[in-house]
Amino acid sequence: MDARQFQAHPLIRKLETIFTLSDEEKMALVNLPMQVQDLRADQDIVREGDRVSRCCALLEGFACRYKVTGDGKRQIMSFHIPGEIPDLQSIHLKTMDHSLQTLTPSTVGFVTHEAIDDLCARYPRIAGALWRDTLIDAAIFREWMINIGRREAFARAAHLFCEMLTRMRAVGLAQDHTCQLPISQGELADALGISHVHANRTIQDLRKAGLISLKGSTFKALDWEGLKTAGEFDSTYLHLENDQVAA
Amino acid sequence: MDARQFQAHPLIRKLETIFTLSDEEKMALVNLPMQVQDLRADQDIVREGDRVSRCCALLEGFACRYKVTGDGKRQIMSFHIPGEIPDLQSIHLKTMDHSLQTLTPSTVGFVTHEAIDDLCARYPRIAGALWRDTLIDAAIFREWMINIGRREAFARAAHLFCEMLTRMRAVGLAQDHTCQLPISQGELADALGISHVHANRTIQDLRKAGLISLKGSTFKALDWEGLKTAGEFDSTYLHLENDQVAA
DNA sequence: CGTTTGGTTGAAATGTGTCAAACTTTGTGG
DNA sequence: CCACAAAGTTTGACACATTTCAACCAAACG
Repeated sequence: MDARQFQAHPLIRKLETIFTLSDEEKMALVNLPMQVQDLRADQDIVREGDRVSRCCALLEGFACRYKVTGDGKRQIMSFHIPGEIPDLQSIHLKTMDHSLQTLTPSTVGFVTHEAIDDLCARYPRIAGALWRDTLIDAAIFREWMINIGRREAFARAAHLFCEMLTRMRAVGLAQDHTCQLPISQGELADALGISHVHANRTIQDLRKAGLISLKGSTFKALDWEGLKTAGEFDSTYLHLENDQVAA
Repeated sequence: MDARQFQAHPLIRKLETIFTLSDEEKMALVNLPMQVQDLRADQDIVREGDRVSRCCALLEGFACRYKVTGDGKRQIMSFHIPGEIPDLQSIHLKTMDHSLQTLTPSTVGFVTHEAIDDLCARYPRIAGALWRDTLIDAAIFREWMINIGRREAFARAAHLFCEMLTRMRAVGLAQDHTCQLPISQGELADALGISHVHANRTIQDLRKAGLISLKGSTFKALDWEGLKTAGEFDSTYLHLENDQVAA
């Protein structure tokens, strides 16, 4: 694989949004032994309680992490876009404390912890990059906490849309202020900590306010500045390397 | 410093709850160059937006991390007990995306990122332990997300008390089911994502239910099993090395 | 001891949840 | 390519957990 090719590898595109890699490091990442597999939509990849010995790289498609309460209420903790490794934390936390599932038909690559440990040992800078990645993961959790805990549904939803568009744009999966967001209203509700009925009304409010358009899985920020204001969105917490993408 | 002494060092006690260290590694940790400082209560250590080049080890006292919304509402994302390094993430995220402040008069030790980087380079297992620590940090955020997003105030509060007692017990700061919890009701409210008035009522409900006692800063779980049930508490997400402490 | 901080109480306002039904889109097999 | 099922979206009415406002009380503190 030459330099031109691995530049387009989803893992590289994603990691390069938060860390600058050398060609050698990129090559090492792309050459990770990976068991590629196609999955259907809404399929669990790992479940809470599982003991795992490999990570799952999302090559194509969307996924989410979630937990369920005793009475069946679900909280989605994160959405994942192509290039991300949603369960990277399992390298050092072998028991899953939450579940991971696909949102759409997806292509994933399974990499053993052994292979990643080995890579980290040989390329300390990659170890640092992966650590940084998990720290940004945590930063997003923190932002979601204030979103869920202290903002009303309208601002909450606006904030989530801002984040998703920003992350999609960072990996080159958005044109202007439009991107694919194959997330149902029920899933949005579970991520925002509201009921699906209220999620529906909130989305309608965002539409009425002229801030967004959402048809099928195509999301469009009709008024980006207004949306950012409504959601009090400041991309600092995403710790993107190339800040202009967040502009 | 001999083996007997560094065993009691708060940093070691904390790290040993999640990772088994060799004597040499413990020694290396204890010998970290550290600028010790006493702080008053309610004092910001670092603020959102700051560029930092050192971490803060909490040697004595309690702290919390928080963010504030545009209209002044505060969300506390985590409470920190002696031995923890609340801003460890700053090693790889130099810009603070949240603030850190003391809850009580505290003794902290500032350690430069340089010193930690150096330690990680010389002791890869310590690097792994610190990475693991930040991953558990994130696991706690996830648990708080489902707590805030999907549980009612009563269960939310019960869960938080369970977590704090479990963590305090893990580092040897609890006897039976009692520990110090110098957290005001206003702070609890900001952590639970509810108003301070409702926090007060919720705590009274927990008392009436015979689950807890909370006088001044002394917390007691009067009915540990009942409290765990009320908060749907399962300590898996804390990823403690010695599981019996969570029993 | 007065002053400040934190805790407690009641009443009214409101954002959000629940229930239940109808509507619309999507995907698929005949 | 239609027809049907399944999934997702929308609507209305009502219930309720929680917020807000506005006091008052208790404890901590210099």
